Amino acid sequence: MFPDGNRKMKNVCDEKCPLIVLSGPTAVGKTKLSIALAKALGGEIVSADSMQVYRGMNIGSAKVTKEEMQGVPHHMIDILDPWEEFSVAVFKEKCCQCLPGIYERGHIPIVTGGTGFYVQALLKDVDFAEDAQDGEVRTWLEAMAEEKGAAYLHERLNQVDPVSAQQIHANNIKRTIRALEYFYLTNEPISRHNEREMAKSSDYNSCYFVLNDVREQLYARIEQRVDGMLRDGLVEEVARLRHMGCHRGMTSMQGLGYKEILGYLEGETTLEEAVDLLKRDTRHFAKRQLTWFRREKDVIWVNKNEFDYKEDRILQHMLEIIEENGLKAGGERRAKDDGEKDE
RNA sequence: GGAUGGGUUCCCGAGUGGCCAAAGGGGACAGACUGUAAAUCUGCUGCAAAUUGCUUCGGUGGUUCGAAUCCACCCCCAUCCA
Repeated sequence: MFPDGNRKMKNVCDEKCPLIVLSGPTAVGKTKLSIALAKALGGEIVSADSMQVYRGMNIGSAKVTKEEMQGVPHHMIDILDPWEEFSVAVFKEKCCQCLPGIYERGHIPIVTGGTGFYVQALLKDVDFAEDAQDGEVRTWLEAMAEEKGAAYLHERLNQVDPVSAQQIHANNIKRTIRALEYFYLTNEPISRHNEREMAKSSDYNSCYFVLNDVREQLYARIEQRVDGMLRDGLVEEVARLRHMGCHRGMTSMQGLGYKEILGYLEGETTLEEAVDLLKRDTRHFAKRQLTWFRREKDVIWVNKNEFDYKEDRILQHMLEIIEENGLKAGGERRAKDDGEKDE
C-alpha cells in the first residue's frame, strides 16, 4: 500500500516544509476531497490548475464555488484576467509568494489541481530564470517555423543543442521553439539546464496523492460533468468572454470547453459537435494526465474503487499516510474562518 | 411483390482477381513532456512467442494456381415503385 514509507519517513525531522499534493485526472473529484482534507488538517488550498487562475472562467474550468469552499482559504484562483498570459514560471512565482503566509498562519498547504507540470515545478523548485523568455525572440522563431517549416527549425536546434534535438520530435514545433529560444537568450543549451534542474531534490516534505478511478468510471464522470456544464450555462459563459474580446489566440481560451464552444460560436461546428469534441478532448486530457503521474516518482495512488467510493474511507486512508509521514500543520486548527479566497 | 444502391477489421470509410491483415480518418490503448501544459508532440491497434503460422471483408456454395474483389442462391439494410 505504501512502499515508500521508509524513505519518506527519513524526512520527518529535517527542515523541510510540509506540503500535501492532491492531484489526479480531471473530474475524479479532487476538489471535494481537498476541502475535506483541508478541514481535517487545518489546511489551505493552493490550486495547481492552469485555468482556474482566470476570472470569469468558472463553469468551463469547473472552478470551486464559494459554497464548496466551506470557508477553507483558497489560493491561486481568480488571480488573472483571461487576456493575461500565464505559465509555469508565473505559477511557481506566485505560488511561492503565498506559501509563507500559510505556514505563518500555522496551516499546511494542500496543493490541489490536475496540472502535473506545475506541481513538478513547485516540488522540484525548478528555476525559471528571468531572462529566459522573450517575446521578440519567440515571435521571430514562430515566424521562422511558419515560413521554413518544422524540419528546418529542428535542424537549427540540432546545430546548437543536439541533445535537445534528439529528445524533441521534429514535429513538436512548440518545444523546438522553446529550446531554441532558451539557447539564444542564455547561450546555454536547454538540455543542460534541464539536466541541472532534474538533479534537484524537493524542498518539501510532501505527500503526493493522485486520486484515480477505473477508466470507465472516469470517462462516465467526464461525460456527466460536461453535460452539467452545459446545463449550468457554459455556452453563455464563453459567449460572454467572447464579447469581452477573448479569442482563440489567448492562453486562457485554449482551455477545454472554451476552445470547443468558441468553435461553435464562430459557426465552425454545431453545438452537438462541439460538445462531442469537448468530451473527447477531455478524455484525452485525462489520459495524458495519467501518463504524467505514472512517470512521477513517489506518487501515492489512491484508487477510489478500492475504497468502494466511500469518501470517508478515502479521507481516512490519506490522513493515515500523512500521519505516518509526520506531516502536520504547524499550529492548532484554524481558529476563525477568514473564509475568503485571497488576492 | 418489383427496381436500384448497399453490407469491409471497434466505428466511419477506401479497396473490384495476386503487391491485402486490407489505404485514410476516428475512437481505444500506450508514451514524451522543465516558461503556451486543459498546450504541444509521438507510437500502436485481427490472433499467436515469431522475418513464420492462423482466422477475417453479410451467409453458403462455386469459378480460379490464387477472391474482400468474379458467378449462383440466400439473409439483412436504405431508397423508390406497387
